[in-house]
Amino acid sequence: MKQKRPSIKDIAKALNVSITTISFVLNGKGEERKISKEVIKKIEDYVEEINYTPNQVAQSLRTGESKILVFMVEDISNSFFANIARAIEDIAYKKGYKVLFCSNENNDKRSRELIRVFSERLVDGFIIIPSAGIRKEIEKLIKIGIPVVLGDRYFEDLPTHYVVIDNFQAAKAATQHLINNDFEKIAFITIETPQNQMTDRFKGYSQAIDDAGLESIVLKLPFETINKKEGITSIKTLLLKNNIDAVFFSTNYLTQFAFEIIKKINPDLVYNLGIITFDDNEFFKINNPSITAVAQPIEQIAKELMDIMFKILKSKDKNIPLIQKTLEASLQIRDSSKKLSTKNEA
Amino acid sequence: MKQKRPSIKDIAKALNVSITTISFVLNGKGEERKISKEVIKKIEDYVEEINYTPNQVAQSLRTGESKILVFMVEDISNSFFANIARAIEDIAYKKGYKVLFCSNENNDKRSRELIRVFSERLVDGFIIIPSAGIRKEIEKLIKIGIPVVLGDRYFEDLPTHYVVIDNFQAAKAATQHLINNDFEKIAFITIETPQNQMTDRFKGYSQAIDDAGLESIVLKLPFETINKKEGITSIKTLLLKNNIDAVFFSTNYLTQFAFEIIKKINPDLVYNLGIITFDDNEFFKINNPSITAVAQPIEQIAKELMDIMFKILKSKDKNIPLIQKTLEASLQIRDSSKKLSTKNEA
DNA sequence: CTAATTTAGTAAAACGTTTTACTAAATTCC
DNA sequence: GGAATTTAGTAAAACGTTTTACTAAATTAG
Repeated sequence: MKQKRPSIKDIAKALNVSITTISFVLNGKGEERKISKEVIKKIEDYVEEINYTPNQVAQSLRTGESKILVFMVEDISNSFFANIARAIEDIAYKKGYKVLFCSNENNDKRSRELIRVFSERLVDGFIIIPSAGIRKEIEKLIKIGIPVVLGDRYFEDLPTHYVVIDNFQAAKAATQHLINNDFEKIAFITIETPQNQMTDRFKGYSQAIDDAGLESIVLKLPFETINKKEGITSIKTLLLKNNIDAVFFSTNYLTQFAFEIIKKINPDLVYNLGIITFDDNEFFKINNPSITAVAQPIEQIAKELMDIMFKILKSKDKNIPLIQKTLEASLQIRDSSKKLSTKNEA
Repeated sequence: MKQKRPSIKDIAKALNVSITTISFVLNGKGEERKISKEVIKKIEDYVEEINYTPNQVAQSLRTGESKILVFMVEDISNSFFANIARAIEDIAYKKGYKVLFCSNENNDKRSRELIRVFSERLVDGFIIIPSAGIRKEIEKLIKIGIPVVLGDRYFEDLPTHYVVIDNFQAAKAATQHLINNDFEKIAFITIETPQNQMTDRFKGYSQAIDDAGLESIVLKLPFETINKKEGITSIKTLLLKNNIDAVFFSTNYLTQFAFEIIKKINPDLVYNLGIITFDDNEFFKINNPSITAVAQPIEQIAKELMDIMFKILKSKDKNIPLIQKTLEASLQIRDSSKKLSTKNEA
């Protein structure tokens, strides 16, 4: 049943002109190439009439451009990434690009596999939230000349374009906010990883804690233990034994994970503890209590990532100077970071 | 700097065999085509050595297959769709396919634009959550022989493959659950649309209400009024003036929207009202009160959608009989659907 | 020992574009 | 009025595969 789409050749035959002429006209080079008004009109009308659109695969083969970008994230179902994805999609489509999303599960093996699949010259550029161990693969992509922009984190010793936020400041400010609200035993729950988005958040927390002369209470969970028994035990222990009065979660899925646990062991805890989480979310707003969160500027992140990408794409082979953006996050102050005495007033 | 990737031609030159031979070997047709063991080995080793991978664009041009599928949803940042997307991605990559995600905003114009962009034979198949008015475009895709599977909803008068859930039963059961828990003035808040996923939910609600001899209280919000003043006013009016004791939301973003309003006008309302929402979500679990939700079987939906897609793809041009699946949703019973007296016990 | 068959490949066309290099006719220049 | 230039195009190569149709040499059949 599959009926053949018309090609330039068909148009050429129908109108009795060469395919070259048609190609020139279609690419807006008609005047430049001194094609007569009548011929241009004739071609344009016919193209309109038969509803011809060029075969993009053939175009890609010839030009080497696919107009497809890859956006590789940890997990596309995570709201933080899904929202960036949505914003990126909008920008890309406006410029005639499509976006392939893929999730690397913050897993090196999977990341490598995905990069391998895509680097087969199917793709014009990569926007990557890298997992910890794919420095080499990123380096290779860059070396063979494929545009790459990193997001959320980067490799200290690899010069790449990137867009991140000032995690240190954001974490410090958030911790200070808790301190200012008279919390004194503030725990920091984070993921065990060498990646700088996390280590910077840890440093921000530590700095604020040290400055205030408070006790540092830190739980670093291995990624694999999340939603597993091991993780549950660690969190339970921390929450119950340390007599803490506040918790700062370094990322949204940790918050989610911990809340489920809290819900089970002692629902009131969520009111009694001061709580701040990294990464904001519609649900933190409507939760009871509403959750104070470090909100990353999603739209702006997406815009900067794409700006850089398009700059690289436009520059073709000329190497452009590195663009490295650090944006500011904002603290969305809500009920969960108030001291208990005042918390239930609202 | 862009260094050229090796092509079959380069291999041919290096090994002094024809490109035909190499192509046969690479496609596993070596034995069949009587290529000698030694030559096969030689080619395979060299390919391994230089790390050659075929240019997919050229393959696509020649074979007409791109190994790319499109998954078009309302909004990829909505957790329901993001989760299906994640599941689809996994299945697709396992079979060597990639997935382009795009958001149509439940908007016909945008849907048409997206279909136009993709139907230029870049894409092997479409999985679509259709907006209300693109019946014709879907029909056209099918007519020109591109595989299409619809999800979440379908067009009553257009025979297509689809995967949906039994919205009528799910909504009826949810409403009955509220009734069984002694709620008597149960409102149904939904989107004004002719699409059957929504009308079926409405019918399910109505049936249960009628069966119980209760009063039907319905608010149908136009899609555009969500997160707008108009929508806020409508919801406020309903919540405050009607003396209702329970609400059933027909979709997750309505719940979110209403919760923000409730939070502002009267935070206690969230405890006083019986609440059920369509579409489950991690946050409903940890919310205070936890929210009773109709959970769609995300994984199963994704699996069925892809099963159908691969069946169509495998069948090539032979028309296969329509596959239309209706799956069951499950009611996740939590605190929000308990009567106030019992609600705060937990 | 010749004809038929099998083995082990290869040449070339095709997919649908873009682009470089060419040309024949018309026009301009001096 | 002949050379130079401009106009209005076109032919053909190239992008990197897959696949059909072919072939020369080796083997088998009778």
